[in-house]
Amino acid sequence: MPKVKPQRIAETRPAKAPQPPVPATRRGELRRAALIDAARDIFLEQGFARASIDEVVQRVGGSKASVYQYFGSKEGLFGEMIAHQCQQLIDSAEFPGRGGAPGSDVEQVLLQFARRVVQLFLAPARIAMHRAMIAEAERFPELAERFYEAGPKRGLALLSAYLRSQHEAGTLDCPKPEWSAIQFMNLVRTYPMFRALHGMQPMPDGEDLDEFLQHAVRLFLDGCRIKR
Amino acid sequence: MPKVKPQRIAETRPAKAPQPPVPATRRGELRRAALIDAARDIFLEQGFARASIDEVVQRVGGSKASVYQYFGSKEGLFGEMIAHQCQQLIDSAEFPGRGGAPGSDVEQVLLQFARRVVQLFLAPARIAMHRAMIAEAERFPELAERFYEAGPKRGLALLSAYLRSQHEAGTLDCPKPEWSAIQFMNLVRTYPMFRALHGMQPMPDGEDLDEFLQHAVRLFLDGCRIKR
DNA sequence: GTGTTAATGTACTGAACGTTACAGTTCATT
DNA sequence: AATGAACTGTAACGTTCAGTACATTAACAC
Repeated sequence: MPKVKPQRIAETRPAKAPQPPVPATRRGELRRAALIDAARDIFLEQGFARASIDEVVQRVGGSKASVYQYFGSKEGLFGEMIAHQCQQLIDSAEFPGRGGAPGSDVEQVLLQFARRVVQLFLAPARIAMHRAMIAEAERFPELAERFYEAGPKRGLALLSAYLRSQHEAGTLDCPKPEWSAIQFMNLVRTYPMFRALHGMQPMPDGEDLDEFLQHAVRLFLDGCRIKR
Repeated sequence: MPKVKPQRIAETRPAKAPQPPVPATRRGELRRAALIDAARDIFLEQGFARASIDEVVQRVGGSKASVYQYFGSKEGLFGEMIAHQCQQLIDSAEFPGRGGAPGSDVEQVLLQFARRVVQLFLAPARIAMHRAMIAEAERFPELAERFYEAGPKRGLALLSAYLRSQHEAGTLDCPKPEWSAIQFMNLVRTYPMFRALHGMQPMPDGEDLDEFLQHAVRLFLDGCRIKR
């Protein structure tokens, strides 16, 4: 006896899963988490379009039914995976301390910050995620925004707060800290990230990279008319 | 820090079509060109994986047989399309004049350059191409490199030549023109391009954007210790 | 015109994939 | 232990799509 078909899908996209995406049992939670983990690997390795749900399921040994129970669709799975990654990003990415000790050298603080930023942005997982987000930005605009806010925006906020404090303390001449933060990030991050996104070999390694960062910091500080 | 790629990675990929990709008749040439045009639209709209050859063929009214005669495979078509775009890029993208008139204001020259760069890099077709290249960088490393050389590298070369000439003329203190060129480009290009690649709305429009560019140029010149 | 080669249109194949149905299994609670 | 709900495995459906076979048509040389 065939059950009543819920086939009356409206022309407009349902968008949000009508299924309850929250598992009610422990095993369910584990399966859900495992699926997200596997999805991350597959999606970030192959991109959304090329990735197949079968491969995700094979990797965790579960079954496709679970995917559709928890996530409703391939896009739903992708979205949850990205959201999960964003949360991890927020939890894991601590930047150098707030304003820095008052006595510490601004150039050193910024250099440390630059190193940390590059280290974060060049992590292979981060690059893969960046790639996936750029590739699918038009299909998932809300995810792109989420990613931006979980990642780059937090770094910018921290940095501009620091710059503002230094400006008010008279250590830097930095009347537009938000813009200056953007410019600092651009100086520091773009070149290696650009190469990484385009898969260009070789990546700038430790020594060269650090020299590049020092150069960038110095340029930035000259522009802010540091008083040493 | 532009490090030269030291050696070519062993190529397991067959890559080159065994078919003769050159049409011998006039109609063939036209068909081939039309296919590349349509392929550009479809691929840049949908990305490599989601694009379908049938759609490309439908758009020009031809048939799949031609695609496989001229390009051998979907990847072949994609590659030829990208190469064609790169050539167009080279042909079309003239930057502000070589060294600039000796008497002209450096700040104005750089600002003009910045405007031109942003205009070029933010063109929707360019953004779409960038997206496609980033998404498929791992599958088509040689194309990514070609794209880089047809696009960004040329701008960098022009700019660093200009910076070097100004350094030698004593107008700028710019002992490492290649690095400085990279940094200038990073300052000028990154922020709007980043937003565009991530599909974020709204894009910075005329007035704000120009103010941003002026800010960037000024920061750069302060760093180069311009003598006015 | 006639013959030869290149190019095209049609129709198909085989495989991959997203999605669903359903029956069997495990879990949580009483 | 019992029971109903949550969960999972199997297998299929319908579709899409890259790639191919082949017959037809256009282009060109003579």
